[in-house]
Amino acid sequence: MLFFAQKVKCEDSNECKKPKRTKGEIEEARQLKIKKKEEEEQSRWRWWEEEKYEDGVKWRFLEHSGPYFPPEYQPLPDNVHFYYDGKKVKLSLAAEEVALFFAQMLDHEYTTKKVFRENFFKDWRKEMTDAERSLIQDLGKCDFGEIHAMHKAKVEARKNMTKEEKQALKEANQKIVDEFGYCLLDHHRERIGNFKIEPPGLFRGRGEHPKQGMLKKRIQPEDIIINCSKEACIPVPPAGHRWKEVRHDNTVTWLVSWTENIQGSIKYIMLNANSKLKGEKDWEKYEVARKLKSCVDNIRSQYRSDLKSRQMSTRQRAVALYFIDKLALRAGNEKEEGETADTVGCCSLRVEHITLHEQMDGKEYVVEFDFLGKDSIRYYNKVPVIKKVFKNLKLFLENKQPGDELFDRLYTSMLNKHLSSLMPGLTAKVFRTYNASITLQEQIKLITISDSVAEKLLSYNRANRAVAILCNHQRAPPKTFDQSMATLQSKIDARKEQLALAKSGLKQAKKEAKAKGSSEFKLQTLVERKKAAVKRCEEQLLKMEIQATDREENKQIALGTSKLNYLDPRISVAWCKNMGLPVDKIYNKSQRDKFAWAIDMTEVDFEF
DNA sequence: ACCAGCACTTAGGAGCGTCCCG
DNA sequence: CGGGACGCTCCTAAGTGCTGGT
Repeated sequence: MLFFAQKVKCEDSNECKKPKRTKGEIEEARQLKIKKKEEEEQSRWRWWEEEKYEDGVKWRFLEHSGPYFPPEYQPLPDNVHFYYDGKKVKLSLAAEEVALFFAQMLDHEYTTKKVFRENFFKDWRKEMTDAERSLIQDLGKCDFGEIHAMHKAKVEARKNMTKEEKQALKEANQKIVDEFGYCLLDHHRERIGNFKIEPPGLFRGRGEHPKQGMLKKRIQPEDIIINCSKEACIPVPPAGHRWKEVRHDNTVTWLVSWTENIQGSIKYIMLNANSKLKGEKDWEKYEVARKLKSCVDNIRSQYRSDLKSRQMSTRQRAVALYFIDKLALRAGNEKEEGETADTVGCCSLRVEHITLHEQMDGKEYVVEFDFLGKDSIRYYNKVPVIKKVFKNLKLFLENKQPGDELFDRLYTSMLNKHLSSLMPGLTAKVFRTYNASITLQEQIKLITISDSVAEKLLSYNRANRAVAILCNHQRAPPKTFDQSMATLQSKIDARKEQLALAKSGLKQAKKEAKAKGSSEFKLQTLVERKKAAVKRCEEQLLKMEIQATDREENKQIALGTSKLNYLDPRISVAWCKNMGLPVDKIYNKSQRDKFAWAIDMTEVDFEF
């Protein structure tokens, strides 16, 4: 417990820096924060110490305030106009609202794309009156300039709000969170993840999405299904409205749902990641992955021998499993053509996505992958594979066109059915979790306890990064990346100069001390001071150099996704305990909340 | 036995608040 | 104390995988 008390102090550092406070006030504030922390700790639901519910039951009591709706559309002021073909046109309310959606996005690349413009224009015309529709026939003749300018001015004004205005806004938002942001679940107050209904707007798909630009309609209370206990107070719909349905289904975790008009899929309001419902599921996920650890050797030898099967579908399954295991590819469910961007996973790979090289870069049997995966993120990799896999791939490619399926006799459902027969609960995605977590554990085992804190954290981040690379978690390089790297480098250079200066100063002082005899007290302390200065300088330089390395290596890699979804938090918590580091060196507040179960239960000797 | 529908996890980017430096 | 960099939260799209109805 002492271990965590330390951490409380660290978080208060900003309180301590405020200079004008008296010592007493600082102490008071500190105590208050510690007290708040303790209270939070006290009120935290330690669900992981409780017995689990019977299968399928997610809760026994559920009460909430329903969803929070976005504000109604505010018509344009009279001095802001829309022009068609150079002439002022006063639009109907519905058409005007949709025009504003487009005008707001004019600075975005989306609005230059053909598909986006066409989809938008088609849906916009549906919102127009007959008269508007017969007039407005060409998007190119539409002038949204004034509306766009108005929007930009609004954004600017929001930025320039006074402190008081910002404070008032913050308080108003807090009030909304207080009212709608929490629910009561089995006697415990739990935070809701997304309690706000998604506002209307233009659909922004990722990649080359065929539906980009379509109108995402405003959700009405009449579209909403409420889920809560029979005994609970049913949330009140906005005045003059009613819910589509109120149901009492305790086999699901959602509080509110509605059907979205772009894909026709269902959207949900669910609990926050720090809730029991989410936490328990997360814990379970890692337990399944740990179970895989104990039988992965058998499974591997099985799929290796399946590579020789007489059955084509078995051989395809074996190769797919080899990829999923070795490369942490996603399963790759079939997708409806024309409904989404053209992306693939393992089972849906096409001939055009791989190239075989008998020899490449001095290696034998290399498979070159190049395809768009989830979120249209490119997966590019050149991987040496075992001969049997290579020969099989060659066979699968025979007599096929680029657009044909590589694994034409394989579906994720078959694959998962097979996997679950090998181990209960085993599916394709478990391999990602397993390989991610085991990689982290192996890598951070190599970190030496005698390293400095900064070095330990760099090594930890590197291990995290290895996982992110495995899972292909990318990000767009920050817009200011090159510039901020240059700034950091010049700081490093400046520090180097300073260090050289400090060193020569120390030398000088030593010389003088020697000349005048070591008995001279003043000179001795001067030497000591200079020594300390050199040391401090060296430490700061090292820290900056580590930071530079870390940042450079992280340019296009996103660490958050693997940290949040793939790495068993108990591995990291145990490592922190071993290294004598507080967990908040690696987890921020919301991550600590999400992983509270792991932080609480993990012992030093935890093994994934 | 199949598959559409449903429930839930995983994902990157936008935007906002905070911190740090000059 | 103003401005830029950065980290965090919010947002919602895009996956996975199960199931229940036919």
